[in-house]
Formats: sequence, structure tokens, C-alpha cells
Amino acid sequence: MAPPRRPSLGRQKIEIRRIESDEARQVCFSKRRAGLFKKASELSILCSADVAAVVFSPAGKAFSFGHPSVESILDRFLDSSPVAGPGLSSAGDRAVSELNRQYGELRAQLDAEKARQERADETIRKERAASSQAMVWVDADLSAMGHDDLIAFWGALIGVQAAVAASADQLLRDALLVGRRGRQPAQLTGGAAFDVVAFGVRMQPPPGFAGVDLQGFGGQATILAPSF
Amino acid sequence: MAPPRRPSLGRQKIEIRRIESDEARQVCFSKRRAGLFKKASELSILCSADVAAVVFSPAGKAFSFGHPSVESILDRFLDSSPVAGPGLSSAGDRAVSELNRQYGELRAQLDAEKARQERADETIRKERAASSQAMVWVDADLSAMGHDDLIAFWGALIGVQAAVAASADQLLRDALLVGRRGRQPAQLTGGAAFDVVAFGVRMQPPPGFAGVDLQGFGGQATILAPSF
DNA sequence: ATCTATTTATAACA
DNA sequence: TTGTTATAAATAGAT
Repeated sequence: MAPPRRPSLGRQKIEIRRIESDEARQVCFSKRRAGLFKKASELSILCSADVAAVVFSPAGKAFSFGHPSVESILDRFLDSSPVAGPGLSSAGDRAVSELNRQYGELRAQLDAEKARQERADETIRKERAASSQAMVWVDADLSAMGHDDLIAFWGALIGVQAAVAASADQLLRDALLVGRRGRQPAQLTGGAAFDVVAFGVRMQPPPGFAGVDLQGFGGQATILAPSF
Repeated sequence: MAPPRRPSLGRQKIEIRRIESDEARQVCFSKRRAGLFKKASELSILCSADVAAVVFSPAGKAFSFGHPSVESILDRFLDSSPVAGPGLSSAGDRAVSELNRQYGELRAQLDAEKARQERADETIRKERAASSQAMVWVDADLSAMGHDDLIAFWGALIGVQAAVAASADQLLRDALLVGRRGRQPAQLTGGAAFDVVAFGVRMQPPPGFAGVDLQGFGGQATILAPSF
């Protein structure tokens, strides 16, 4: 058995000093520049402050962020600065200002989008966890159980219900309610045309169901089932 | 025993939007301003980049950071974008061009984000459908079944797995793999208090099912578990 | 560009 | 405002 080595060492602590590697420095520059602008943006929004940040890459390329606009902030700052010369008339470019506005707007959208994505991923993660858990139970060797144990197993399945319901957000409860009213849950994906009513009868393992049979597993484990 | 209440809730997630409380906003401004300048400083040192940041508090007070100096950076930036009159723009094009480039980059990101969202939603849709299907089976009244019927039910459960695997596309295999790595399925928020009396067995809502451990149950059942 | 494991930055409190 | 604590975020290193 190979030692389960970590996929990554994760973030390592670094000293704040010039990064010698050209490539590493470039990567770091890109990441941190983005981070800096994001922080600047958050500060301006959270505190209704006017913020501007200007960065020149080692190669001399200029990057900037500004709210409401880089120019307005810089002019304002320079005008109030001792070294300030005769007013630099930067009150001109509306286009740039407008572009900046759109930029901020876009960034806001992107953030919102990412938040949404985050929620979606979280949902998927939870639901998968629930499914995974359910599979453990489904993997039980019922044929070896006595009737009582089977009933107990049923209890575990109720747990599946709870787990899935929790992560699937209300989904299960709805399904159950429908079921108790004697009706089939609303059309749920197909493919699986199972005759639920057939539980009292012999039931073939779903024939043409896409792969993945449980046969692959061996070994045994004991679980504690609910006592009624 | 008094519940060992936490000394603090710790950092909480916040939305990036104007902080209404004057005091809270002021505190946040001070802290984040410091954080921003620190980030700016690190960026300049780590990447040998020239960086300047200017911040005006909502009260109008100016703060700034600059390496090598705020003025040098700002002048350099402004010189490269000498705002021109209507229709004239030559040197300033560079700055505008850069902003445009960033804009396009951002828009591309947004598009990618949306596409990803699309896929995530689709995944959720499928997985939920599979879960619903599974619930139909779980909703069977096992207590009324004889042993043989219960065994038959097992066959149906196999189908559940197949169904989930089929509609969730690779989901199951992934989940099982995760399981084999020895990790517990993520915590499943329980809470759902189901009335399962209808199933013929007076059954308490799954005790501590939320927690992955099955300890809350009495009785035993043997299940086949994946051999790790 | 992506993915983890960590290091940092901070929101809520005191 | 400054310090503490528990979390949310940023990001170094590796892929």
C-alpha cells in the first residue's frame, strides 16, 4: 500500500522579500494584483470610501483600480498634496470613467455569479454526501438478515430519507407527501420505469440499468440499526 | 454544567455592501485600510512592482501608500494618460486600452462562470431526480411484507443504486471512491422530523442521524461494506 | 488554470 | 481603539 500522500502541501508561509524566480514572481504578481484590487473594491463598497490603486508590473505595464475613478482620486489627492503643481486638468475623460463604472458593475456581477456557483456547489456536495451515505445502507446484505433485522434496516433507510431531505432541500418531504396520498411522486426522471406497486411481488434487479452493480464489494461491516 | 459557550462567534461571512452602522463602518475602514496597504506593500516587495494606493475616508481624510513614493507612481500613471479633449486621445489610449483589456477579461470570466453554473444546475437537477426516485422505493411499507418480499425489496434497492449511478453520471463511483479514502460523508443537517407512523412501525424520527455515526441505533444488521 | 492545505485577514465581541 | 477568537478568504506550491 502506497502511503496516501497529500495532493498538495497547501499554502506555505513565505517571507516578504523579492521573489527571485522570474516565473514565480510573475504568477505571484498576477494573483496578488487581483487580490489587491478586490480588497480595494471591497473597502470602497463596505465603507463608502473613495479608493484608487495603481500598479506597475516590473515590466512597466500599468494596472489600476479606482472608485469612482482612478483619475478623480489621484487628482484629488495630488491637489491636496504639498508637492502638487498647478492643477492637472484630468477632469476630461468621461469614457474612461464610464468604462470604469462598467468594470465595477461587471465585477459585481461576477462576484454574484460566483456566490451563486458556490451555493450550487454546496448543494451538490451535500446531496452527493447523502447519496453516498444511502449507498452504504443499500449495500447491506439483506439476504443474510432475519426479518427483524430487515425491519431494523428499514429504520436506517428512514435515515436516508432524512439525510436526503435535508440536503435536497424539501424535495423529499414533497415526495413523501405525494406518496402517502396514494399517488406517484411527480414524474421523476425517467429511464427507471420501476413498478413501485410490485414491492409485494418478486422483483428483478432493474435489467438494463446503466452499470455499477454492487458485486464489486467484499468484506463486511456491522452497523447498528434502530430498535423500535 | 454550563454549556461551554464560545468566547466569540469568530469572523462571520458578510455581504460586500455598504455598512450602515456608522461605528461599524469606521472600524471596518480602519482595519481594511491597514490591510489594503499591507497587501500593497507585500506586492511591491515580493514582485518588485511599483505600487500606490490612495484612500479617502468617507469623512474626506486622505490616506496613502506608495512604493517608491505615491507621487512618483501617480505622476507616472497620469503622464501615461494625459486626458485629451473630445476626439483626441493618443497617449491616454494605453490606459484606456488596459482598462478595456481588463474589462474583456472580466467579461470572459463571467461567461465562463455562467457556463459552469449551467452545468452545476444540471447536475443538481439530475441528482435530485435520482433521489426522488429512490424515495419512492423507500416509501414502501416493509412491515407488511414477509421475509421473501423484503428480500425482493433488496433487489429493488440495488436498482436504486443503479438509478442514482445512471442519472447522476459517475456520481456514485466518485462518492464510493471518496468513501474508500476513509472520509466520512459530509455532515448532513438533520432536523427533519418525519412522522413515519404511516409505515406501520412506530418509528422515532431518525435519532442522531444527522451525524454520520449510526450509534443511535439498537439491534444489528450486517452489511457488506466496500473493502478498502 | 486548478486544486489543497495553510497562512492571513477579519467580523464579532470585550 | 486595541486585543482576542473563530471563521472566512487569500494564496503558495504542485499539477
